[in-house]
Amino acid sequence: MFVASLATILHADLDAFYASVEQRDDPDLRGKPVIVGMGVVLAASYEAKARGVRTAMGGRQARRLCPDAVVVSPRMSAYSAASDAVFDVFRRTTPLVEGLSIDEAFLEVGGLAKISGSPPEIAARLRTDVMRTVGLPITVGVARTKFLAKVASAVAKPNGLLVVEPDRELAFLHPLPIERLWGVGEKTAVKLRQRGIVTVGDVAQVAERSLVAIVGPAAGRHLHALAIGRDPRRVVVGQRRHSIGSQHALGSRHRTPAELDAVLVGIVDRVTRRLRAARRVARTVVLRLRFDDYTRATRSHTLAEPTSHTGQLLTVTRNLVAATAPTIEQRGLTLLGVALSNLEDDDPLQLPLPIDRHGGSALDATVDDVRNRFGNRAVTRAVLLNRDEAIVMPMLPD
DNA sequence: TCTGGGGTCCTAGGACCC
DNA sequence: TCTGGGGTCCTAGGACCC
Repeated sequence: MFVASLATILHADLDAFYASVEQRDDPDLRGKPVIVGMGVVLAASYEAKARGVRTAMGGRQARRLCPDAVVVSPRMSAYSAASDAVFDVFRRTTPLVEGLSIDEAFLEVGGLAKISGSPPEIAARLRTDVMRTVGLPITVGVARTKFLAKVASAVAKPNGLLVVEPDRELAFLHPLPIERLWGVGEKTAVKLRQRGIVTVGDVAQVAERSLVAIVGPAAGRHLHALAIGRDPRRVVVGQRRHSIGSQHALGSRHRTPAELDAVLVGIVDRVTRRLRAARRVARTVVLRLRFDDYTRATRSHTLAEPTSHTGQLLTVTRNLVAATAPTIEQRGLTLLGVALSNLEDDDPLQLPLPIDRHGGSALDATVDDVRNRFGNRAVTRAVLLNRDEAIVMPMLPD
């Protein structure tokens, strides 16, 4: 029996998220142009967007376009709390929630017809639930695929709801500009436009092998599939992060090696804390650099064993900096960043062996205590007492 | 006209192994 | 003595997204 595919994927995207939180929390800001972020624009309210202010724009340019805007410093903890509350609403709607970022997610709502109604009904209720319980406007796109749902929400913004029925997909998609395709940014758009490819419909007309020749194998196949409405990706719950990083812009002032090292220590401390809080360990350290002329470079090093030990990761990072010191000195550094990748779970339950089967002395301490004293490899046998504590037997080097 | 901070994925070359 | 093809891992860079 033929079963028609239905539009059952929701893409829910909070509108001007940071700015909306500010307007929610300060009634004086409602109805006014609001810019979040002093240096560059992290978010702009729709009143500010109407004047041409855009995310990632320089603060000076933004204030020139919109001199009467209220500029506020970001309050990340408030945004994080608001995001948690919104995701609670998502998960009350369906267990199949895939977060994409702090302010957007996919929700699979097929199979809820008898309990909650049709996808458009669920989407409409989701919007009112978010507004009622968290006080924030949200736009929802509903479609058969992730990509179409995401495009639908982008088109419906702000504070909207758009359903793309399966028999209307290409009529909806093909008139849109190529920039709507996921993966077409500035560079790719130029390449395509140079060849007269301007709309999604134009992309759909181009043979896949021709697209591959223009933008490369993976991107070519990807764009071709999206343009003809094909996107088999399912909504996946519980995706784990592949890297944890932190970076810091330095400005153009020359920094002494000692100053750079102080910044570096702060960054490594921050990322390793987050690493341990997430109960992960990392095997690869990536040093990110940006120079005076805004060119970038990365340097990486991969360890034999993963670790979350601050001292060990700091040593690796310092070695990477030392190896790049002449370039840094010569070209001037404007940004310093560290990312940890090749992440693995740091699960003390992996080896819960009884301690008295082995020789040596048992030590009653937290897992982190032992790691900090002896390094990650030290904890090879442990009896877990609870989530944070274990009786561990350090395997000391000779 | 300048450009923050957090991420993802792909490509390509070299080393190494079978 | 020279040689093939396939696979994985590491490093570096680039494009893209929010």
